[in-house]
Amino acid sequence: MELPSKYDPSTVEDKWYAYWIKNDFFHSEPNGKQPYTIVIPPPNVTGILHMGHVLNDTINDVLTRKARMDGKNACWVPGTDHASIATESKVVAMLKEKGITKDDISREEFLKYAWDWKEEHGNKILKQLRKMGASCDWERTKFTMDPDMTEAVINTFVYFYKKGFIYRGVRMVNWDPAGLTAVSDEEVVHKDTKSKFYHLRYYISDGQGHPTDKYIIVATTRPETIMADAAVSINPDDERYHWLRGKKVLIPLIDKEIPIIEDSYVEIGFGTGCLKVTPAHDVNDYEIGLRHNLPITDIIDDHGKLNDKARILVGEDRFVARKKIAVMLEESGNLEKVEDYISPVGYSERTNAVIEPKLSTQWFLKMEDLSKMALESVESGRVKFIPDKYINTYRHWMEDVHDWCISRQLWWGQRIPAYYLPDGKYVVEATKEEALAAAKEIDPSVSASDLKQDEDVLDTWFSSWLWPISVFDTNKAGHPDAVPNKDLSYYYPTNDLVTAPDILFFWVARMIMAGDEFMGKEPFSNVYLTGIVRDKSGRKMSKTLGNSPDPLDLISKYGADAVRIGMLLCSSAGNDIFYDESQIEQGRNFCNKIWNSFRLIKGWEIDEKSIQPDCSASAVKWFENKFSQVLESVEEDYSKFRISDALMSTYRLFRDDYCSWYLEIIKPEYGKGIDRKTYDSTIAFFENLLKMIHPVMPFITEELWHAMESREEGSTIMYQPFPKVENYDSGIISDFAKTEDIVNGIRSVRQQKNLSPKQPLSMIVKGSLPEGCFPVVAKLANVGKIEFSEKVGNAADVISFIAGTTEIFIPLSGLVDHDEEVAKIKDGLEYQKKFLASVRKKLANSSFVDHAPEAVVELERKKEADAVSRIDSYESQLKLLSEK
RNA sequence: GGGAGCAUAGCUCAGCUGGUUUAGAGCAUCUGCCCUACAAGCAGAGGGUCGGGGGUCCGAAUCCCUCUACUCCCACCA
Repeated sequence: MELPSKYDPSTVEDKWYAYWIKNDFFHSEPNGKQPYTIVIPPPNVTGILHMGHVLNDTINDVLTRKARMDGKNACWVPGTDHASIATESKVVAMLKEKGITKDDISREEFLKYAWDWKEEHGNKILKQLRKMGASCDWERTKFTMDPDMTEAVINTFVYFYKKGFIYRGVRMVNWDPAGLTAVSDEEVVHKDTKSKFYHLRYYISDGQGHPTDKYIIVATTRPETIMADAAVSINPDDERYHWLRGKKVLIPLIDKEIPIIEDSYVEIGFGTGCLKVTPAHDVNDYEIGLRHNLPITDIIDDHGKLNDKARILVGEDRFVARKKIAVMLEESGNLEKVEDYISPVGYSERTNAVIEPKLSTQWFLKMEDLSKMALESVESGRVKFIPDKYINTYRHWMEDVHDWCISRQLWWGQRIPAYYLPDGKYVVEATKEEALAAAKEIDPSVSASDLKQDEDVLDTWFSSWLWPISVFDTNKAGHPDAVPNKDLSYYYPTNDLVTAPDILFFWVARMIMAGDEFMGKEPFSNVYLTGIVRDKSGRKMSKTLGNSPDPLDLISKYGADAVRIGMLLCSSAGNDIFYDESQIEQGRNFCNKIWNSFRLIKGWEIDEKSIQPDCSASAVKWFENKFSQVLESVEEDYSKFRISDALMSTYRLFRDDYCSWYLEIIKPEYGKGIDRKTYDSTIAFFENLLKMIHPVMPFITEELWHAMESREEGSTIMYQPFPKVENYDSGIISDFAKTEDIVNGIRSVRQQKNLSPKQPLSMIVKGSLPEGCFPVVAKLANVGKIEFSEKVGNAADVISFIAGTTEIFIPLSGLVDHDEEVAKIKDGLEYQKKFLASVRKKLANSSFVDHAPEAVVELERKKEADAVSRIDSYESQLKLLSEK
């Protein structure tokens, strides 16, 4: 069978993925082996695969496949998140196209649409993950809104409520006027935004509600809220304004009388020193309002439009109103001036709408105790962050955490299990039946139809924080005393979590809290934080910028293995990834290299009569040792999550050591067969290399592993043991490095002198060669004749170089440029002299000799001796040349 | 405003406990090669005052201080 000269992933990948699925290779059940567990960061059910997922899930898959080959019972649990705001807004948009709004339909109808939509569009991302080769245990696929998962969430709510951790209260919350819901502090992104600073005249009232001719200037970025002002505040220490004490001012345009108050919150040096206090529309003003007992006038509705209480501009959107009121204020003479201004403005992470601080009744979870536990989990080292710099960020947050606003004014999600009695009292129970029983204790006359369930649903993260528990056992969350089921006892705690740092608080911290609370154990030991994938010029990849390639296109163009490698090559933990398609090309090229090396080996005929040549014997011996040496460092890299390093070492081992050196040495002459001994070693090496590469490149390695020989039905490389580090002799490795130096030196001479590789050379050696060196040099550098000599005859006709301390001379009669040689040798001499001087300076320093460890001093002495020897060589060569 | 991180070749990064490092890799660049595995390749070469300054030490890319640049996180300056 003739293999094509280029590897074609498209014919290979689907075949093997189907094979893996057919044989149930990804599925795990508890058994006597050591478990290795990863839960996927559940992507949004409506999401599609982007480069961030590719990075994240490739790492997840590499870790899973490596653990599997290490003999562990590996289980990677996949699933999706219902993502309440994101999904609901997609459904709302879909309905809008049909001319339907949420107001037109009931909650039940809406949810029906939502579920239909989820069935049709959801889980697409999970199918895409298969294209990447993800070895998820698909039988365990979970969705955060599966009925049993929802049950766990509700139980958790009831548990924390009864524990006294969940309360309901009126608070200033972050209102998202586009999503029409409150969002948590963590879902608000502050961005510096260009705005205007309006300086407004507030006239002093004459006491009868009429303006006097005196006024003060108040600076604000939100003139549309002046109708909601409850006071103007000055700092009590601000002498400029003491004359205002006890006075009242009039709100421009509506002439409403409001008091001057004094509060030290106001900064004397900022703005004009006069602050309009608008308790309904600003968090700080709300606090001031509480201190001074100010009335609250809420003039903005849920959609961000001015309401009746505004008295003017009723029904206008807040930003339109801002522009219009500026004109009105100018016309009325209340506008002193307008300045350009940049201020931080909060945006909703999901909808990008400007957040409106708004008073409303919401449910909160107390964070104080939970965050203390979660901080201790990390500080004690029971949970490690990779890289560990994120501990600082984490600590900072955990020490300054606010109660978690867990209610959302949405329909898509877990509905809060609070049931209201007609009198407004409420009970919290997991089911309506239990709620009724509890309600009857308050008021025996209550019937089921009197109970009204809370309209709100829970924050999405209130379900995903249970993920590492609930994917295995949906009964345990909310029931810390329950006996965990078989799966949970076996798989929990999971081992590693791979995720992006931007959800460290949203998700990672809260999973730790839930784990501590319900399991008494952290949900994972290591958190590997990947960077953000950016484009070449450093911009975050985003849909709106259009700079994010579709991973599926890349897979069909280059193959999944190439995409995986391309992403990993440039990704050290915690650093952002600068994505460039050329990295994937490099991955594709590597696939091709592996493919072609196999074609070479496959093409060899074994000649049973042929005995192993010396050069092959040394190559085999060397590669055995080299392989173990590299494997050892690869294992260390994996253990420290240095995946790109592990990959790079593997890449170089295969490309440079195996292909460029090893195969070139043992390659039989054209038309001749290969000896059995060398062939067997070569095949064994190749198989070990495939195993080593498999976690990062699952498809091509499976393909070639099967192509090597016919395997038993149902066998797979993915369950082959990862190669084990054997004892190796670093002397053999360093000897070979010297051999490489000599080969490189001769090749360099050929290059300089423009000599064809086909033209055999001879060499004269002054000094010693490592064992087995010459046969290798002879083959790779095409050296036909070797001679050992302390004296080199005709100095003018040789080109020389030094490998280690051995001098190599290549006789090239008629081709040697005398002056060039002299110059080259003088350069080398110069360099060695400088080097020697620096080493001698060190050795002459008695402090160094006295203080430095013996080994270090010994090393310097060796450097000195080598330098002396090289200088000696150069000088004798110069002498020979000058004699000419 | 507070905190953290980072700064090493054109680019992306290693360099772990200070001493085989007058600093390494991959990519890119340049030169020469279609040699019967691979031009998606082979062989060779060039490229760095380790951000600036100061300090500790026998010895600093590595530890300390300081300045500068960038990045991220947190934060209510209207």
